[in-house]
Amino acid sequence: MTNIFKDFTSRIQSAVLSTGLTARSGEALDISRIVVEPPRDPSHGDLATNAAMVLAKGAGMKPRDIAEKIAAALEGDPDIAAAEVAGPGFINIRLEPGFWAAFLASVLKAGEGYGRSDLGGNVKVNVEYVSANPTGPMHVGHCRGAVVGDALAGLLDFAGYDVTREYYINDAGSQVDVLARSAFLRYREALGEDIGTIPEGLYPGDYLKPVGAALAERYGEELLAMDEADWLPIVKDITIDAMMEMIRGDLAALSVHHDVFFSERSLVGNGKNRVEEAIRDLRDRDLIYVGTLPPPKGQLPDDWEDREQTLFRSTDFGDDVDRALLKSDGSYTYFASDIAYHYDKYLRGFGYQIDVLGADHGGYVKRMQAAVKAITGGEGKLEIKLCQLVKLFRGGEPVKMSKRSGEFVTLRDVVDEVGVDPVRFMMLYRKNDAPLDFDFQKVTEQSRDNPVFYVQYAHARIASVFRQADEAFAGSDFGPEALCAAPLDLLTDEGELALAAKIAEWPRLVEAAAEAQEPHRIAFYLYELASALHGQWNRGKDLPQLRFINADRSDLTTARLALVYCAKLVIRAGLGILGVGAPDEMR
RNA sequence: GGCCCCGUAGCUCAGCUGGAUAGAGCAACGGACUUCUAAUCCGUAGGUCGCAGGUUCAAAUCCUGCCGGGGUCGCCA
Repeated sequence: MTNIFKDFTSRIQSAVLSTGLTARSGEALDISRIVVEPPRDPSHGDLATNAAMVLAKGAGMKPRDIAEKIAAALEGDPDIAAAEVAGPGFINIRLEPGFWAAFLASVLKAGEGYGRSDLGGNVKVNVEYVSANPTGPMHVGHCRGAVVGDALAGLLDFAGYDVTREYYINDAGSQVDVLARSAFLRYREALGEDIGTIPEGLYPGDYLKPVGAALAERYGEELLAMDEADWLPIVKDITIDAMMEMIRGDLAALSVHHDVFFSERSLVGNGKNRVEEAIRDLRDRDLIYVGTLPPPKGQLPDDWEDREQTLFRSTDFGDDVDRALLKSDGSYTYFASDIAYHYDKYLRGFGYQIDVLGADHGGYVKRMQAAVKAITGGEGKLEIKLCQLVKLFRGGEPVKMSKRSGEFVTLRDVVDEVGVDPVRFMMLYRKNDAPLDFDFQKVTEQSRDNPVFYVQYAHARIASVFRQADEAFAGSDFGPEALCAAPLDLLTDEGELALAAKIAEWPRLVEAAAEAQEPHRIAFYLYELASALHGQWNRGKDLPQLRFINADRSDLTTARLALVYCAKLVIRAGLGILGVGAPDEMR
């Protein structure tokens, strides 16, 4: 058991049962609310539990009285040096020094797998993120969702879920027609025509020039002779492919990876029509009707008029109003095809789905969750993580962006200027529902103070210690296998034990972060762990006997190398979840 | 106006799903480099957790109402 908090929770539950305490009703006590956590103040010991306080009411006793009984029962545990009652009824537990040696040995044995959890029970989960429209290169706005989604997927994978990372390509709406027309203009330009300024409503960006050139190369003047109805599908296909090619390149630059790129157009075709299926299904459940919606409260839109619409009863599932499925021209709304898409995911075996979206989609959460609940008969679960906007600054000044003029900061610009690791870590060093100010100047200029380097430096520093150890003890073996045999009971310094305790929090943190779906917790934890490592390192300056390497003590050195090796395992695993590199040396 | 998110140290933010005396970083001040890389560390100072009620052994955390900031609001994608 490498998760000491789970381990001791069950030990304490056993201890409670052994006291023979019962509820006032005579029934057994509810021990499920008992938690074991690291105490906020290290002087309180290694572990703390609220057991007595959560049991007090049911047992009809004072918390401190119960605590005394439980503490007494715990004294029998050979790993517990002391169990003291404190404050309103906490039980503070101090562990035997030998416990940490055994714990570290189990970490070494677990190796790379330390911290992995079976929390997810191998349940299939589909994480959809990025899903930028295929109408141009990715811009910074996509950056945060991409990184958060990628890290969340990594986290859930580490916590034992069967994760599929998915990208939804919106290649069916009218926007891709606009895209095709924009590309067609560039095609004419490539054939030598003077196209003047790009008309309002079309995509003006230069990135379509190569597409136009490619079209000219391939078709010559052939397309010019066609009606739009004939050239549009051809140009559309080619342009979307080109855009996706570009986007995949952008994602690769940010080291973001997807398992599935799902095309909206593929919902219909090859003898199937998911949209119709979904609508039919909802109709069968009597969840569709034709009616009018009440106007929004407060200020009425200028052009408001009552209109009959085909509506989905999303209010039956917690939404604020019912939502339209058909446009007035009879075609499906975006919402309708999105229902079909989530339905398709469900049919592919994903009862558990997560969408990572920008905060501007906030109004979309309830209706989509309602739809998933409805169409899966309550069996499917959709969670939506909203990422707040990223505001760009340069030296304190806001960076202006205009999508219409085609002048926006691309994701590629950011990565090129700042680097992948700092970008990713910065995006993850914040809760996803808090806004984020991203200042190029700060991130680059103050890169030495950037938390990502602090964490990476800890990893590199440990690697350096091993290089030094190999020199100091030429011919010795400090490989993982050898470290398993290290005399870990020589680790008695408080800083060393504090580092071990920090390492011990890892499995607990992984599970908490996965349950909350909050990858940022990993980033903050890594910072704390790095801090514990740097702190212990520096204590060696005043007290040379505390240095990791003691040239005349190979046994002690081996034990300490084993300790920092455990820290290195965790940092590597954590940075791996975040998709950030773990270098062996800083440059 | 409805819905969603945010409000914690001068600044940027954590706060482990209700626990003990609310924590980091930056900025300020004072220290530590003949060192296993000082890209580091140690110390000092800094708070009415937006405001007011409520829930209970216990609230920054949960509930209600305000105040302030952002997002969004019938067929767009």
